[in-house]
Amino acid sequence: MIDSKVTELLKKTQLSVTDGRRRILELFLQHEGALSHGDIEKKAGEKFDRVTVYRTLQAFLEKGLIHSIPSSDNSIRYALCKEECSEGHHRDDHVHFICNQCGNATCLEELVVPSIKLPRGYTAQQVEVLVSGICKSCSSR
Amino acid sequence: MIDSKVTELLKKTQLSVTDGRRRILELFLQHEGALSHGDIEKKAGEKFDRVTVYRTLQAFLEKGLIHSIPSSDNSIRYALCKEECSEGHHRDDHVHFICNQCGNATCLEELVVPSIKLPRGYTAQQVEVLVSGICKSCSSR
DNA sequence: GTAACTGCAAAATATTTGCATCCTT
DNA sequence: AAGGATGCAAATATTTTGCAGTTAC
Repeated sequence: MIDSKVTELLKKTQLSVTDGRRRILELFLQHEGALSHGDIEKKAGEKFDRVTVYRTLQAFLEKGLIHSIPSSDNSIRYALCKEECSEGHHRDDHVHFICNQCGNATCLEELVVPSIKLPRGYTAQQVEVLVSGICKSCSSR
Repeated sequence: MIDSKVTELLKKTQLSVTDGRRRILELFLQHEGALSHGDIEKKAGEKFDRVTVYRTLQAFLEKGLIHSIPSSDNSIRYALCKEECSEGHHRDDHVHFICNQCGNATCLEELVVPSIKLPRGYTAQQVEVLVSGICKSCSSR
C-alpha cells in the first residue's frame, strides 16, 4: 500500500510525518514523473498553503528525497530520488527527459551518463544530461 | 572594433539597432560567459529599464542570437550563440559548464556532446549537457 | 512538553502588460 | 511617415520571512 511506503520514506529521512508531507510525497509516488511547484499546488487541491509546498519541497530536497531537474523556463521540476540517493551519497549522474509534446519530465535512471572529457583545468563534480524530444506515450499515439 | 561587430550582428538578425540592444549585446561579447537577467541589469549600470532587458533578451532569443542555459535555481543564464546558430539552424548540442566556486557559466562549444541511447519509444530532438565543478580560472588559484 | 510543522499575513522579488513617447529605418 | 523600441506605471506572479497556533513524537 502506498500510504505505508510514504510513511516509511519520511521516517527513513528523519522528517516528521505530517499530512502535508504525506500528501506531497504521495503525489510523487503516484505521478511517476517530475512535478513542478505549480503542478503540486494544482494536484493537491486547495488543501494546503502555497508556503507549505515551498517548505516541503525544500525539506525533501535537503534530505535527498527528491532532486531538481534544471530547466530553461523558470519552472524547476522535482523528481523522486532512487534508493541510492536517500542514503546521503547522492547519485549525481542522471539523464532527464523532457517531452516537447506533453511537457512531462521523467528520469531515465537506467541510462548511463557518458563521461565528458573536459578541457585542461576544468574539474567535473556533477554531470547532468537533459534530453528533450518525444516521449514514449506521446509517440505511441 | 567591438562596436561594429555589435551593429553587424544586430543587422544580420533583422533587429533594429538601438542603444539598449547595442549595450546588452556588447556585454555578451565582452563577458565571454553566460549572463543572467540580473547580471545584465547590474553590469549595464542604471542605464535602462528592467523591462527593456526582458524584452531585449526575449528578442535576442527569438532571433537566435543567444540561447538559454538551463539551471536548477530559477536564474536562467544566457549566452551568445556561435555563428552556426544565427543562421536559423540552431546547433543544439551544447556542453555547458557551471563553476561551483565562482558561479560563472560558460559554453564549452569545442566539446562534442555524446549521443545518448534512449529507451525504445523515445525520440531525442535536443541534448543538453550541464557539467558543474571547478572552472579553469578558479582551479589555478 | 518540546521541537518541529503549518497557515496566515505581509514583505520582497520577479515577470508581464498597456500605453504614450521616442527612435530607427 | 510608419513601425518598432523604450520607459513608466501598474497589474500579476513568485518566493521569502515572521509569528502565533497546532501537531508529531
